[in-house]
Amino acid sequence: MGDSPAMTIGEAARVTGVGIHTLRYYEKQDLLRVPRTANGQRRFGPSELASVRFIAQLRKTGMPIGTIREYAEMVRSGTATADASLQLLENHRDDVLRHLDEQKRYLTAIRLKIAAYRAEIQPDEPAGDGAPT
Amino acid sequence: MGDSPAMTIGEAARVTGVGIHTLRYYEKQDLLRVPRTANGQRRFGPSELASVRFIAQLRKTGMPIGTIREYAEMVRSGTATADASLQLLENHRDDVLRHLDEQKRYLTAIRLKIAAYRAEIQPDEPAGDGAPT
DNA sequence: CCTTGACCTAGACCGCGCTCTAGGGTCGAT
DNA sequence: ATCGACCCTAGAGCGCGGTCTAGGTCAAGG
Repeated sequence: MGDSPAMTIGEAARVTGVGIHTLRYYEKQDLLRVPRTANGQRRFGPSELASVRFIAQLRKTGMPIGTIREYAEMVRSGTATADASLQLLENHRDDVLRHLDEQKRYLTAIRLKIAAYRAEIQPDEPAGDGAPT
Repeated sequence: MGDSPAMTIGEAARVTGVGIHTLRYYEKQDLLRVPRTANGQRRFGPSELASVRFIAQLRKTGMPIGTIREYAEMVRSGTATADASLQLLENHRDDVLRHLDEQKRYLTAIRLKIAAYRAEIQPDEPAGDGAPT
């Protein structure tokens, strides 16, 4: 049990946290290729699990399905397109970086709003709970 | 021209970057109340513009429409619910903070992947372009 | 007078990313 | 042999957040 080298889709869902339906969907979208047993059941080995986990990360950082598919295709075609896939990943890193900066800016704006708000509704300043401002 | 104290929806869209359809949609969703001229046209004054801009920030930091509506309602009901609206904003600040941390973690994972990839496809190390790794 | 352009409403439609259903197969234990 | 827990496919449905269309009003300029 655990990462033994060929899990069913249910086990893969449990260990990756991705959801059976979603795993099948990702395969149908060609983000992922999963080997089958003689009677057609999917078997997730370590490399498939690694793919799933990486795809999940790309998704959580906002990469659209279509772009992940492009990436997956390039990775599959091997060294011929290695530069391109690296490039894609670097672009995504930069996107994430920009997103982070943007979020930080919004965060300070929200904090200012909170501070203004607080000042407005209770001009005196009790101790507070130590939470970040 | 610019922020003169009552712009049409088109002008408001231009200066806030929000889009006419979206502005109307936000109003319909009750995130926003906009005064009208005698013949029914919306007029965005400075305070409406400020609302729009803040709503846009909340959206960009991932707050769902429904939550923004709650916030707007509390703000409208004035001091009676000031604590609650402040609370909501603070919760959101914490959500954004968590999101930021998460994204940072994913970012380092992506960077690792890039580094591994690079090592794999070109074991020698030319100068590079000075971009962040 | 009539065109042009910007505005109005109600409501249809869309893209994305899942998420679930229907209908069916397989396998191991009782 | 039949039950239960799993698996399969194809395709429908959903939640969200817009985005657009149709059909109409109004005001200014030529």
